Amino acid sequence: MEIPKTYDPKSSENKWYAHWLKHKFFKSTPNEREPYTIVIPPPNVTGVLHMGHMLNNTIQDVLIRRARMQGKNACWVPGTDHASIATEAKVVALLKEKGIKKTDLSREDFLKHAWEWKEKYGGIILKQLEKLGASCDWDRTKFTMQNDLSEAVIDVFIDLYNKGHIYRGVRMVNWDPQGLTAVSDEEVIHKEVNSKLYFVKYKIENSEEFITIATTRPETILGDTAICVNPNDERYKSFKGKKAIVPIVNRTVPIIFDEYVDAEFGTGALKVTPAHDINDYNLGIKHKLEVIDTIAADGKMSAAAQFYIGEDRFTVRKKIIKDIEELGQLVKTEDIKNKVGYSERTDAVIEPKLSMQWFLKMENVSKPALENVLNGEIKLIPEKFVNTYKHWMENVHDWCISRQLWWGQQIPAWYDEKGNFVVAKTKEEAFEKLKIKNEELRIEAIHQDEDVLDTWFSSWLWPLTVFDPKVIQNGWANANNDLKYYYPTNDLVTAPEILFFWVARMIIAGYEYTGQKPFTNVYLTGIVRDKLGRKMSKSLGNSPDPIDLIEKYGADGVRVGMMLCSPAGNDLPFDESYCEQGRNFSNKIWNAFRLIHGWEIDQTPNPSQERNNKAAIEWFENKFNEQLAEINDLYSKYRMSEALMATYKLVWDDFCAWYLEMIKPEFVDGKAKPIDRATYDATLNFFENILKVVHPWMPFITEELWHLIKERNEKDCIIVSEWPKHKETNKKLLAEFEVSKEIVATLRNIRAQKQISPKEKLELIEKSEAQHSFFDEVVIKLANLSAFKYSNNKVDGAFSFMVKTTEFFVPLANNIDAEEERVRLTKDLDYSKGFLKSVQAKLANEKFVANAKPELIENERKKQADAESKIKAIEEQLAALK
RNA sequence: GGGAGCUUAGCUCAGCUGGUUCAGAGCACCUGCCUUACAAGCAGGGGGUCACUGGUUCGAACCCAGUAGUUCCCA
Repeated sequence: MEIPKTYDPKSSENKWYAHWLKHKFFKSTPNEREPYTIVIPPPNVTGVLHMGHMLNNTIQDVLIRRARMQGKNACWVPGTDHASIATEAKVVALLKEKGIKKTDLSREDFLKHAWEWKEKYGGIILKQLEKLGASCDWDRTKFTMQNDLSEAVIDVFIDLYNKGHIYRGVRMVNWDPQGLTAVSDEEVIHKEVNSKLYFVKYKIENSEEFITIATTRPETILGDTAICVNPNDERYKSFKGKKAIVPIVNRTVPIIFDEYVDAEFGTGALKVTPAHDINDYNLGIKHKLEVIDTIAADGKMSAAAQFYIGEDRFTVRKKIIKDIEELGQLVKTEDIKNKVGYSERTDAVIEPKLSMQWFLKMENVSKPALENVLNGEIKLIPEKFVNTYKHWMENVHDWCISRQLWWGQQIPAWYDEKGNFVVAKTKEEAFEKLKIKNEELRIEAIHQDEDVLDTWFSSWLWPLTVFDPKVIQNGWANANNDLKYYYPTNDLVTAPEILFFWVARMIIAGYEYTGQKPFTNVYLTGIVRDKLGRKMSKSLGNSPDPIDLIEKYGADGVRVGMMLCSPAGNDLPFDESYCEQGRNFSNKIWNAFRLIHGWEIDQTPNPSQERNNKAAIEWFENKFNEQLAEINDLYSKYRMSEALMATYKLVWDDFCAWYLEMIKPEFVDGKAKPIDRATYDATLNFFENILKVVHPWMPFITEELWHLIKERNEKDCIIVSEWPKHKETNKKLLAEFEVSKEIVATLRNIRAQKQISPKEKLELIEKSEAQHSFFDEVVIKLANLSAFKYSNNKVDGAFSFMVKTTEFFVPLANNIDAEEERVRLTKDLDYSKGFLKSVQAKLANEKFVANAKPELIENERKKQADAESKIKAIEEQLAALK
């Protein structure tokens, strides 16, 4: 069979993915084996695959594939997230294109459109993940808003309400005037912007005096209900008990004193607008100020403002300043940089707004979530995130869980016409409960809360409800088999950006509803950035399309490329050249196979195995096991890119560059000699093990080669093969070969420097009592020697070099350049002398000898002896040159 | 403004409990090779004041303090 010179990913990828699906290798059902579980961070239904997903899901797939090979019952649960605000915005925009206004639709009709949209676009990312090779158990695919999962969300709301953790209250919230909803603190992005600071003077009542305030938001003047100054501020002591008159509206407001005010900022006098600033709001509560809400939900002035009614807040900002200036009350304007909050979803400027919302009290429920991360029950990788986590959890605010949207789980709260409300699962149940408060109530008169729950209030149940949506109803004690078997899950792979949004809240929900953690390890990936350090995003247009990359480099190449540059928790400045390296690696493996595959096997009865082959096999057997131990260890520490690099070097350097070169049959008369059966079999066996270790990173090429090695049963696939078992290694043997390697490298170097063709055979003499050592034949082959001899004496007129403390000689046909040798040897001698000096200084130091560990001192003594003998040898060589 | 982290080769990163003259890997770079697996390759090579300053120590990339730059989180 003719095998092409380069690996073609396209033909393998679809074929093997379909094959894996057909044989249900991704499928998991509970059994007696140890489970290994990952739940996917459900991508938004609005999204398309981006580099962040690629990274994140490659890591998960590597972990799950390795666990599967280790014989665990590996289960990777996929799914998508309904993403309330983002999806609703998309649907509203789409309707607008069709000329339909959301406000013209009933809730039911709107949701119909939204579901249609979800069916059409919601599965894109999951489809794209297949291209990457993701081995998810697709039969388990879940959606956060499917009926049973939604029911669990409602049950949790009711349960937490009944436990007293959820309350309803008027609070200052982050209002998104474009999305027309409240958003949580975490969804507000603070940006530094250039603003103006306006200095406006307010007249003091019954006086000719003025007090000057500074503000960046003059449009809120209409809602001012006090002026506040610091009680220690000498400038304003005389204003005690006086009142000021708010310009334009001519409202008389008190001048209050509070240490909250920073006397250094602006004029030291602060206008207080309790309805439109969180700090002012708190001041208002403390000083019992009137609250006048002058800005409506859509960001326009409300009737309460009295002026500029119906005009946008930013238009009014300009107008009011002009009007104040005309009144002669604008003192001056300064340029200033300040931070302004923007909605993460709509990019509208957030308006602090008072409104009635639902909140979850975090204080009690969050306690186990903090404790179990601090005590290591749940591990954050890398560990540095524990600090961030702790800081957040210790200063956690109550969570505003209501959103003024339709797409999401509608809050199960019910109201009667008198303003009474109850929390209940159904209207009927609510009716029964409300009747107690309101005897004449008719069921038609009650209505459900219009708002839906924050998306994170559903996804925080993800690790529970993907397995058992009824667990909230039935309780942990009555959980189904799936949940009991798979929960707690093992690893969660996600971005640090959602450590609080999602990870912390899942931990909270986990402890609340099962008394257990939802996962053991949280692997936090970095952010994929471009060369300029900017986050890759669609809006910037600086992100390559992952699917294009797969087309170009193959899925395996891209997977390797991503993982090469992604240490845990560090950002990865992505560059396509990493994928190129991944593709080259595929090709290397491919060609290693082509080499082996091309060998002819010696059919003569009982062919003898050459000594170099025997030594090679023994060496690689040990090398493989040594590296396997290393790789296993790196996995256990979640050092993914290092595990990959160790695998890469095992394949490229140890297997291809050394082992294959050792056993590669010679060419005689333009034809490769046949290879003995024992070596061939050993090599194929090694190659299979190599493929297994590579498989989690490069699933497609390894499966392809697995089947090219030999005809196999349909179900005999590498994806379900057994991860190699680690065996003890002979360290002495490995160390011995390191010396041989150095001999070979030195000889190659000599050839390069003296321009001796690799084809010309050289002779090597080792000055030693020994007669032969295990790897001599290997060295003969790799260095192309005519002979490897031993002698007790030096060889005159030969090139000489040392490995450790042993001297070697290479007789060269052309007389060696004595001057050149002298320079080289002198350099070597100087180095060795310096080295000896430093060792001697150490040993002469009484404090060192007194304090250092005995084995360390022993080692220093050995270094001293070695250096001394080396110096002696070099000096002799120098003498011989004369 | 408060807190956390980071700074090692051109780039991305290792460097464990301080202990070889300790500074390492991959990529990139330079030189020579179309050597019958692979030029997406082979062989060889160069490259770093471990951010800076001081301290602790027999000994510091590693521990401590300060400075600078940088990233993130919170307000």
